[in-house]
Amino acid sequence: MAQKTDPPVSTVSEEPAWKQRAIERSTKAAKLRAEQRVERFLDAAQAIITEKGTTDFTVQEVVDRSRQSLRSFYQHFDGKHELLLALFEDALRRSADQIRAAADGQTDPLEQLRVAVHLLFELCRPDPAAQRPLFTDFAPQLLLSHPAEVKVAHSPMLSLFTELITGAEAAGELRSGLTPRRLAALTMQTVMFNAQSSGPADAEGANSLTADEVWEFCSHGFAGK
Amino acid sequence: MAQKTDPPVSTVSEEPAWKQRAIERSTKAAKLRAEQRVERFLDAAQAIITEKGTTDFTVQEVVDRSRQSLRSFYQHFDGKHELLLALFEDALRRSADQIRAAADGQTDPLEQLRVAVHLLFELCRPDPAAQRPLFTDFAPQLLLSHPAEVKVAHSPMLSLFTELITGAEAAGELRSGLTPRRLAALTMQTVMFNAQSSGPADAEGANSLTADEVWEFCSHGFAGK
DNA sequence: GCTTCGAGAGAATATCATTCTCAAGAATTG
DNA sequence: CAATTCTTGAGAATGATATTCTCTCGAAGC
Repeated sequence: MAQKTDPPVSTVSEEPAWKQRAIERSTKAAKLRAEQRVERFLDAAQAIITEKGTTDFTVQEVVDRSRQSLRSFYQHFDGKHELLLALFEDALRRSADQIRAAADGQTDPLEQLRVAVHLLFELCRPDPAAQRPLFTDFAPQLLLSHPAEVKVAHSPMLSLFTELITGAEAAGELRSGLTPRRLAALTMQTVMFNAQSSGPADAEGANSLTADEVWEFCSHGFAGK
Repeated sequence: MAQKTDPPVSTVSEEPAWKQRAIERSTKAAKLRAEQRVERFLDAAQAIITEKGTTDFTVQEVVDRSRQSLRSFYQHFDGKHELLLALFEDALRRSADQIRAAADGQTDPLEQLRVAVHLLFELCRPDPAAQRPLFTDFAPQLLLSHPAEVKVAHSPMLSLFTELITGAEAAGELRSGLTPRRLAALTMQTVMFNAQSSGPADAEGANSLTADEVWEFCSHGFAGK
């Protein structure tokens, strides 16, 4: 994209430094604007989601709401899935922070884990009244279309659980033959998935699972030996 | 649908027996044809799925393949989801049978469970080479659109695991405070979901979970106390 | 001032699911 | 058998969305 009339002295790597700077300056503004636009799309989508409690929004809605154009949308996002992914990642990161904060309130490693599991469960459960049908909702869709990206999005949460479990291990509270990371992955997914299929918080009677039950399961399994 | 000119002697229950039989005879043929058509749709869908290894088929494809018409399709199914549900239910029932058979090969209750978990895990893992990427695939979609029906479809498998776990309990192999049914539900979902996100059987290196690890987790959890 | 590029408006496409229309066949009835 | 009704097939029409394309304008840079 830039190589035609260069004096043969400069190597490719340190090209024309001044030119780079010039380009950069020229670029910076654009980049900034781009970021703002992306932000606007993200905010609009977020607003719509929390507003109508579902992730079934249309790209057009987001575009209208953000007072931008379809053209612009597709120039900044590879498609709707990227938007979802971005929101998903964000929500997950935030949730991880929230859970970490809650866990910090405890001193006993196992208690920290218990609190984390409980909170994660509540956050993932599809609660119409809550403000984040977020990852609880479109995680499945994305899991189908872009499993790799979802894995990436999960990483903050996975890190958190790995930390917590490592802590428990250090305190001698574990005995599993699995590595902390594996345990973390299993626990996380078990909690998230079971929360999702456990229906709304109120559901009739004894049907749906509770956070306590999931905790009991994750911490002890079913074997009694 | 039949009550107009009946002599007042007959009660509703034993109505006009002859009439019922007549209607039934008259109906039978139609019903049979209908069943065959449904079968054809189901077979076609199944074929397409195993053929292209994904459940992302279009209704049109199924129709073409089965050499029938859209008209007919929608006359027999309430929509695509019903077709999926039917396949899903079927696959799950079959798998449950298969697992039950495999478990029967064992005598120790815990061993039965272990075998069941392993097999279920393999069956749910998205394996391009396998002949049934079936329920492993669209369960998520359906879980969103028709959770109730999915629950019904799950029931054979849930029953199986409940049986197995009850067996283990009777043998004194359990200690969990949860009921066998809850444990069964948790175990089943944990295995199924984790299998799905564990990528294809081969995946690079130590990344994805194995059936053994999931079994270890389900049976013992992470706590060591 | 002239050129270029990013962005807005929104029409045009593409893909599906779902419905609808029409006509031919099969079954039922008189 | 002939008329009527029910079931199908074929496929066009709809409707909802995502995605792409075209045209145009206005501001940034030369």
